[in-house]
Order: sequence, then C-alpha cells, then structure tokens
Amino acid sequence: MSQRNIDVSPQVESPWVQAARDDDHSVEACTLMDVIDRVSGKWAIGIMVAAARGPIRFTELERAVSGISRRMLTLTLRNLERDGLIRRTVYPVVPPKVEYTLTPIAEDLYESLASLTSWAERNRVAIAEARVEYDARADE
Amino acid sequence: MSQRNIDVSPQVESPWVQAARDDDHSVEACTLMDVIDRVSGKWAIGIMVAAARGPIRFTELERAVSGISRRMLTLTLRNLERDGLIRRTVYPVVPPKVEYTLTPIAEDLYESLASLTSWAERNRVAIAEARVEYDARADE
DNA sequence: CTGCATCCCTATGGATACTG
DNA sequence: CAGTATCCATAGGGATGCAG
Repeated sequence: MSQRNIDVSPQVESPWVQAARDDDHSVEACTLMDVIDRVSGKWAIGIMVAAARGPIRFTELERAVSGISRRMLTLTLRNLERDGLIRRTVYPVVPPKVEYTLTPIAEDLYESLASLTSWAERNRVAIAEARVEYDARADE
Repeated sequence: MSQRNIDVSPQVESPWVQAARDDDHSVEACTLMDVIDRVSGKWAIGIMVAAARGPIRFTELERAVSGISRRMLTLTLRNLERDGLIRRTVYPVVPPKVEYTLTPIAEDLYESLASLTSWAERNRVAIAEARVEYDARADE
C-alpha cells in the first residue's frame, strides 16, 4: 500500500520554496514523512550506525545498541530489511550465524542524514536557550 | 530534563566515518536522534510546511494541515515553539488573534531536510521493490 | 546463537465539550 | 478566535520464556 506515485518537477530549489509556490504542501511533506518514519523510532539509527562499520551479528548488535531489547532489535531489523536498508545473511552452521550489513542505499541515506547532524550541531545552543527561556516563562 | 550537553569534535567528515573511527556511536546517533525526534511525530513537518509561506493563524493551520485535531495542533505548536522553531505572536485584540511564524533556524532546518527528500525520491522505487520482494518471501 | 510469542504498561494521539 | 481539559483507543515498546 502507499505507492503515492509522485511526480515532482525536475528542478527543486528548496522544498519550502516549492511548497510555497505550488500550493501543494502534501507532496513534499509526505515524501519527507516517509523517510522520517523510516529512521524514526527509538532504534533504527542506532542499529544503522552500529552496522556501518561492516557486517555485524545479532548478539553484537544487542551489545552495541545499548538498552535495546531482543524484541525491538528483531523488529527494527526486520523493518530495515524490508525497506532494503539492511541485508541479512544466514550462514547454515551450528550454532546459527547471521550477519547484518548496510545496503548501498542505506549508506547513501546516511550521507543525507549528515546535513541534519550538521544542523543540530550548528543550532544546539540556540535550541537549548530557546527551551530554557520557554520553560522559564511557563514555570512562573 | 534531558539537557545532554554534548561536546562534539570540531571537524566532521561524515557521521558514519566518524562513528567508525571514534568507536563512539552514541554521540552521532544521539545528535541525529535529537533532530529526528524534533521533526518526527505525525504533524510537525506539516505544520512547518504550512507556516513556511509566512505568518499563519491558528485556525488557518487547522485547515491547512488536513486531519489534525485541535489538541494535536496546540501540542505540536508548543513543542516547536519551545525548541525555537516557531515564533508565536499574540495580538491583544478581540476576538483574539495569534500568528505563527517560522524562525530562521527552522528555515535552515528545512534546507537540511531537503537532502532527505532528495534521497527519498532517488530511492522510492528501490524501496518499493524491496518491500514487494520481502513480503513475497514472507507470505508463502 | 538467533529470534519468535506472550504479557503488560505507557506514551501518543483522536474526539469533543468547555472557556476567556 | 484560540485555545484548555477530559476521556478514551491504540500502537510502541519493555521483559522474558521458549524453540530451532
């Protein structure tokens, strides 16, 4: 389900600008939401970062992503695998051995995420201050 | 609560690379999670897109962001305001008039989000195919 | 080792009546 | 108009026992 079939105009200067001009918020907003949903949730990012260094096994992930439960690790891995972000390789040995690897598009995704990290770093202070100020006004 | 106080090293090439080198997943992962959390949730992006065109009033937002409830609109606006992404201006008139405007850092944020939109567009097909294939294997 | 099944609890979000 | 307060449904996620 959810195959939206979006036809985006060839040259985009900036999503906001485009949205403002086209009077079509939903297109950009939905595209964005799709990818955000993919990396939101408490664990997806942690898992991808842990897997970025190369093939990693289930139990190693469990240790690398601190605080994750076995259930959530499995669930998140399945979702990532379903979206084609993680490849799961089973070695038919005993005891079982399974390796998880990032796919190329996952690495590409993370490159894109880098600009968000950059934004967060640039504005960390401003955000912290905004919060303090907001809370101060709310508290009294 | 949650004032992490993160000290990030000055020059970052790529989050993955850094994570792989520093053996410190948590820093990048957390920074990323912070900003993701800020724009995740069902409504934040829709509201920001709607507000991108200029000052917008509460009721206008309610109409612009289709499907949102009054409660969630209020809550999401408060969060965005607290993080310094939206400025709330009250005009002391009757009936009340309140305008919401994006702050500069919110516009900057959206510029950064653009690369995610781009990624989603580049890989929409690949993801759809991955899902079909995954579901096919799971179904039988 | 890997990971599914179960139980349970909490946070998120929907609907809507009420107020300054 | 611009919210707040309240009630309720559901999904996300924690803990953990069991199995291939």
